[in-house]
Amino acid sequence: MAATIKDVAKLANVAISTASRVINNSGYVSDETRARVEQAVKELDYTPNSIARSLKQKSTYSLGLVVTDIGNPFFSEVAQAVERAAREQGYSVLLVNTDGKAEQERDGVDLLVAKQVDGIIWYSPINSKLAEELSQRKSGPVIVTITGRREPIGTHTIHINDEIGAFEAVNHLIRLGHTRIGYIAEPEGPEYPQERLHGYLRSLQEAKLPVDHSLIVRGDYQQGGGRKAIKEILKNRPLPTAIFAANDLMAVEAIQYAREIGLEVPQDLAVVGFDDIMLAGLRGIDLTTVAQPKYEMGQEATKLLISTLKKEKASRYITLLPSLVIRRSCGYRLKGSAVSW
Amino acid sequence: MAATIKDVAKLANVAISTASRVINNSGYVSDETRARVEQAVKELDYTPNSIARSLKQKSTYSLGLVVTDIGNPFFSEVAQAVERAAREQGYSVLLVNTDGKAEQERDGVDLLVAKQVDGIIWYSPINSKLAEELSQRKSGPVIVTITGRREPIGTHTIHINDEIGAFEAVNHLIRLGHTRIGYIAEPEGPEYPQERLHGYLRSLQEAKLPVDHSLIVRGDYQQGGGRKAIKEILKNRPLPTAIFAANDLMAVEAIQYAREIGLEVPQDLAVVGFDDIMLAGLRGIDLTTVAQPKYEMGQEATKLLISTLKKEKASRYITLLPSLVIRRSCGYRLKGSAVSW
DNA sequence: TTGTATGCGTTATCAC
DNA sequence: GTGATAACGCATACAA
Repeated sequence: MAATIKDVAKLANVAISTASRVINNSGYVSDETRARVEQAVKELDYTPNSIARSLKQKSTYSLGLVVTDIGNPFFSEVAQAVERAAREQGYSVLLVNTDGKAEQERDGVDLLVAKQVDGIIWYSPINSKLAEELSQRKSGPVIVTITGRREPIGTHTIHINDEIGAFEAVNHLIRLGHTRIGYIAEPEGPEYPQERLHGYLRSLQEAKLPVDHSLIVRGDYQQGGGRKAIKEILKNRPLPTAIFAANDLMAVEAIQYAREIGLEVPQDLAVVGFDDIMLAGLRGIDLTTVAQPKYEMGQEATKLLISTLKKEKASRYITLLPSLVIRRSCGYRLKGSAVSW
Repeated sequence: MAATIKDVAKLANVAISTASRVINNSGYVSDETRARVEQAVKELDYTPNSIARSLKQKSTYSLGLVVTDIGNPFFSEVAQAVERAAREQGYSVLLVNTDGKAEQERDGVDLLVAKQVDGIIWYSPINSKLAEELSQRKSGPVIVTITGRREPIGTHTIHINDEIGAFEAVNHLIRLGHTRIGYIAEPEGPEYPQERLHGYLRSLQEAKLPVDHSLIVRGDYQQGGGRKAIKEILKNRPLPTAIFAANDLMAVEAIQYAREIGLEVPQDLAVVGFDDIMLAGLRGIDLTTVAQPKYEMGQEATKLLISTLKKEKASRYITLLPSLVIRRSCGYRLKGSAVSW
């Protein structure tokens, strides 16, 4: 059996409370007994049982991270930031993967609640009523949601302004002279924010360009989905000269497919994605894209969560802006000449 | 405050122990009182406090996952498999990122021990003495290491036979007719397994090819490192006609650099990587590589860990074989003609 | 400065 | 069938 504080106390010939004091650096303790206790700790290789400590103090110093798909490089970069920020503050993180399924989400969150996490960073609020309700509770974990929706989910949310991101992306294409711009869209349904679609539409509207609904095809955010969608879009005549995709994974597939059928990117087809995953920056891909501040998102969410736990004042609603990263997949218009790069 | 079993018992007018019985389905309980208790549970929205349960039962049903870099797609795919396998068995997973630093590793593992995880999946045994020692302990978490080293680390290990993987990769290049094959190697130092280097050397030996040490340059497994290494290697004359890299990230950079300076891949320079991260399979990259069975690795490690916890008999040393995935970055030799693809 | 005693929410071992 | 009660390992209010 692992040593307990009792063993330490016995070996050092002091009461448990005294041992506890030196271990936690709390209250008065003479140098002499402190030394004895420290010696005993060393000898027994004692590590405090934080389960017992948690039970007593009603704080586990751990937080849950709920994501759609940790295997996806986008989420894993956010997770990295969360883990780091948490560790720096002495918290550990329990990982829950939802695979985008409401049932797994519910079970996962239940588990986190049972495990008494102090807080949850929720980047997959599929069932937003659940999140809403949980964060309303007076007891239980503090909930911080990360979302592209404009309306906050729960009481503490990190909002990424997807609408503006999409708007800027499409504006960029319009400034380059494109007028027929296809959109590989986010999936339909209440569990998916539709802000990127809104941004796309607003951009066309403000430029007084017509909206051709057959140029908008729903994707699934997954590998394989971009390919299906672009095929559908390219059935239209005249062909669109540009494509905006709701995420990079689908955008990259669109580029690949276009090249397979003999279209040059960006000369024949300009492509802009969303997310800025590592892949987007590689030579040979060079995808222009709306960069989400992944590291910041994870970091800000964690900071907000922990400062709330510590009851420091902290903003409850933080908006982060994505930014357009221009690479070679959309070319640029030289004055008086054709689109090139 | 959240409801406790005490509240449930009170509301249902039974003793705590009775409430506990129905909640855990243990021991005899009349249908009538069972119903009353269940009603109370529902009414109070009671969730058992698993911290208290853990303290009593000395089992937390959670396990630690220690990785070098969760932001790296390679590790995140392994993590995904671990999370899934764990959840399916009722375990949750605590994530620890080491950033490849021995100190963070030690702190992280200490934390996991303090949090009383039942087991640790350790895919970053930088300090293998630490792992060795921890897994020797009679008490404390069960340790399962994942490693490319031939010698087991600790008592339970998932071994990926990197040596054979590298051997096969280089053999493939040799069969294609290459005789000057550069190697962007794993970093030096005791914390890095050198099995890939061994495989590379053995392959040359068995083919009776000379080993030119100026064609072997250490990389760092990171972004940026592949570029530096390939530059170094390409200073040699005559130029090598093929490059093997210890991971895909570096291999991809090698391809990029080669193209920048006007070398065609694979015609002028064949390239083979190691890992098979998602990126490798993309059109435009098409990297031939040694595929690590990422999903299997995570799954097998988790299974081994949990079955050990349940004291079922289970193999303590599992070897997994990587497999060569042939894509376009190394070309192929047509009989009687030049290397092409 | 140190020790005693209580309780955190459970489970499990007893009696009844 | 059911109900007291001890214990898990620790922190802490209070006494000494």
